[in-house]
Amino acid sequence: MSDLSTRRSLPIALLRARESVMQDIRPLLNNIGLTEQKWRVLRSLDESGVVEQTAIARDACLLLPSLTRILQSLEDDGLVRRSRDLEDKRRTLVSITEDGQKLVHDNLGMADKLNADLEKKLGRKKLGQLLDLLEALQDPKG
Amino acid sequence: MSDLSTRRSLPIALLRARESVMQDIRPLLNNIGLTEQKWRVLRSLDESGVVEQTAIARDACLLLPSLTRILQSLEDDGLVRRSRDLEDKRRTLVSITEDGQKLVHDNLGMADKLNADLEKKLGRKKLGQLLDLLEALQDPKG
DNA sequence: CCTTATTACTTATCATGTTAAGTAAATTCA
DNA sequence: TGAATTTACTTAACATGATAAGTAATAAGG
Repeated sequence: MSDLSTRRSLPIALLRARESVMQDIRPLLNNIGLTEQKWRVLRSLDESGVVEQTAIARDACLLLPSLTRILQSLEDDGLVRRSRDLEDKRRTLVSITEDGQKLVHDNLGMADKLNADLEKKLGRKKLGQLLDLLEALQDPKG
Repeated sequence: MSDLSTRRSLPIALLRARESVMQDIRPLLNNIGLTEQKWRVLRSLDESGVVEQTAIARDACLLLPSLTRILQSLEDDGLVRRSRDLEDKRRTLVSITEDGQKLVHDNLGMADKLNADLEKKLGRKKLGQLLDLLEALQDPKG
């Protein structure tokens, strides 16, 4: 059980909650040679198509320096492709390769199952409430 | 606004929520020369007294390898003290120094204010709900 | 007792987080 | 139009996260 003093601190509560959820997920991802972050990037690309890095960073909740390294690694593994945007040469456009797509699609079922387990554990209603509250936390200004 | 596909994913929602909360806190801690993790360790020690490292890790939500490095650094800065437990020589007992206590106490007000701001922003009731749901997530078994 | 776990760390290695600084391209504006 | 900003990254440096392996000390079993 957690110490009383930290149990009601939101930053730590969020950390513990995330830690608890990720404990089940990480080993599964490691089995397919991906980190949690790489998986988020690939899923985002699989859904978004061709996008610039800033958009990926926002979507996958990563800082740009981390994303730079991750994309280099994914590119080395042949899972993503990068090219300069000709309309705006500051931008790099990124897309997922067929290998990347296959990797994502082969494992989406696992992700769905984990989500279903979660819903079963906490209850559909509570899970929805939780997601709503988490979203409310991020609303601009407070 | 976040991509629709990731908005309802709990792991990412937790990440975003935490990110949003920490954005206000990190710069303040950096001003007093502490990382978020070091602050958690010092607060824990300030409240717990003399404790072994495993207990600190649990309380501050850190892995032992990280804690090892952090305590070395805090010890170098004279903020904590370590000694071998004579009853069980595997254990290291850690306590906060007077300098460490002063640093914590001088900044507890800041922490309280941030918490009050949060309560004001989200509402006391919703904040309580959120903390309850986060705790429920970690309950053993699901 | 003595061997075999188990516990409480530490060390090592690699990936990511975080901040700051750097770079090139586009935009703003006097 | 040309200097000053801003944007979209990249690089660097250091701290932490995560997994695996190593070490010393205690506990368990036979």
